[in-house]
Amino acid sequence: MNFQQLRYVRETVRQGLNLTEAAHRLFTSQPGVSRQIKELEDELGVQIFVRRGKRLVGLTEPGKAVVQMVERVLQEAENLKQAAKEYAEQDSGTLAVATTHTQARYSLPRVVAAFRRRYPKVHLLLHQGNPTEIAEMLIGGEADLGIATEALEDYKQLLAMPAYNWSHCVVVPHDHPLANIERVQLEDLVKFPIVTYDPHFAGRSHIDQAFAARGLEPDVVLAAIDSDVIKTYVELGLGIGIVAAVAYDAKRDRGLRALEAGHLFRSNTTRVGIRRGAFLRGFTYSFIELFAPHLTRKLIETSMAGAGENYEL
Amino acid sequence: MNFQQLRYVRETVRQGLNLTEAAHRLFTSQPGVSRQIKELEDELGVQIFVRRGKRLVGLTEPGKAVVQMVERVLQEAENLKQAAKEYAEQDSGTLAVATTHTQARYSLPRVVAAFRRRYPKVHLLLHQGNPTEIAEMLIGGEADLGIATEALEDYKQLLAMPAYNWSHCVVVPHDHPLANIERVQLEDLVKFPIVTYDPHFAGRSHIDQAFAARGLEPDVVLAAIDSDVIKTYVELGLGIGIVAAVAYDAKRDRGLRALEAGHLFRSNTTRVGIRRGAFLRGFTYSFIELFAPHLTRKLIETSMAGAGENYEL
DNA sequence: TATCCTTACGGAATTCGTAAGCATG
DNA sequence: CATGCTTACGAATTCCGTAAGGATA
Repeated sequence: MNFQQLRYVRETVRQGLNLTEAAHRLFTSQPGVSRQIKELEDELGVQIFVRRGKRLVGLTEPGKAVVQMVERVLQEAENLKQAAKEYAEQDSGTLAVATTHTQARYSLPRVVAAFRRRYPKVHLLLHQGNPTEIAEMLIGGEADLGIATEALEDYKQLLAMPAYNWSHCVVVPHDHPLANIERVQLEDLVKFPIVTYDPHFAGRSHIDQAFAARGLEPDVVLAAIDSDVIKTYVELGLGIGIVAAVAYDAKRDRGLRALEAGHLFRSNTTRVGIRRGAFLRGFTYSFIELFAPHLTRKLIETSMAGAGENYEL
Repeated sequence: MNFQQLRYVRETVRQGLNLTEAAHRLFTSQPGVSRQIKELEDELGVQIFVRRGKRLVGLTEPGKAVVQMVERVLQEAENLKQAAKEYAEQDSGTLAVATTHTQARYSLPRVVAAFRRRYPKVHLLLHQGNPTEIAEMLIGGEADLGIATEALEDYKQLLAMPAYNWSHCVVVPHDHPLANIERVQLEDLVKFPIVTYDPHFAGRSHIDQAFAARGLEPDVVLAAIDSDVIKTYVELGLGIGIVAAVAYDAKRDRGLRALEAGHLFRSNTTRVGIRRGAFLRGFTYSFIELFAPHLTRKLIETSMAGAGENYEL
């Protein structure tokens, strides 16, 4: 049994039981992968994959158990390397953060600036993606840290910690009929075309729920991935916008007016996600704490140790 | 990084930083171990061992962290193999139980008999040792299961689950002055020479505590490792014996008389110990449950998952 | 001086990639 | 017949043991 064999098994599973693709991803030859996997199966004394003729078509019962444990061994091995790096290259290395547009655009700039001042030698990588992609990057080990409002808490492999709560607001042009209304209601909103987030992003689910609960059918004419696109089209008069409150800046967004909407939609919790059982570099804890000061290293370590459900703010 | 290197590091630490001895134990050459360890250090970018001239004299700070994680990787790898075996050789394999004389002699025979009937193809190994040795065999992976009254709960690497409580009794020859006393007291006992367990065994600690709490100084003339030796010398008139109540059998021990002593000494808890994080074969759970029916597989798995303090009955 | 680690070197074993073969959809 | 896994074989690499060297207590 060696690490190479374990990596081959893991990658083959990740690539949907396609040996050729797994070999390609690991920059090696396909027959090599085939043979190594077979040797591992021989050594363990169990078939991992169900083969039909010369195709891999599934995991055997023992195979499922084996794959799970393979993942753990590789995770621990990765942790070992990371722990060594923590000493070998103190305060330098790479931090990969996966996040959504809203966070990258509005919450993270100040964090990134502070972080770079504190850790000038750390190579900071920001990956933008939708919440599902972020979760998958964390699970696959491509990102060390994920920040998103949706999805992260749905994966049991991840620890999703609440960073902060926020509400939506409604943005309209200054000359819009709703511009000077006192306390806007859902019934007011459905009279106009609506511009808001794509279903997978930034609390869109809470928006849909609120309308559905009142039996209202909003006319969403544009579902965007980012707040800036939404604001742009609202300024053009395409409709009224529903965006995260943080995305409205009175100074910058002179053409728009923001209406409180905290009473209309359930508030949202932005979470910081990390892979359970992963070893985190010291500067990763620092980044998290810069982003959400209550998420101290100690708290995170405790949460990791706990068998753990995700908790609420 | 490969498993061989990790095993070399682990064994070197276990052998007190003696490369030669580690190589010997792993049936390989000493230069091989030396080189592989160095290559691992190079790859990780940290020194694991402190070298003075050409001797290994300690672990570096990163080394301590590395060693800990090496242990985890190897443990997970071992678990993987065990899990595969669980499928490959269902209901066959090896179960190594480490235990003390008292357990082996009085509690385990019925368990072993039942187990062998249920799992005729499992190779059952019983290792006898003192509680500390038992704990170390568990930690070193030489035993799957430990049963003892002392020590197991002191190791944080072990999960020690209470199996049953028991008390001591006093045994005397039939013609002894204490033979017909109603409710024997500590003050009665100190008038005679005492024959009991070695300090590391079978609740001896509770015996000493009881006398010390009353300011009494018992005259222990023989400290034995097993109950049979104690009973033999009591029959010879060397003194009065204090043994585990289970060790007295009215039929077999005709020459002796047993006096209740549950009120004199704190009762003792015999525990089942397993290595935390170890994968247990199905028949291992069965053995434990035969020994202590309340320790079900489910309970054990829950206790393992918990970050876990050891608990009491 | 005995113990114990490192370095050097040659042989053995393992690993790996290319090429060819064959089953599936 | 295109895709995808297995088998075969030769080359390259890695691993390992013996022998020699040097440091420490």
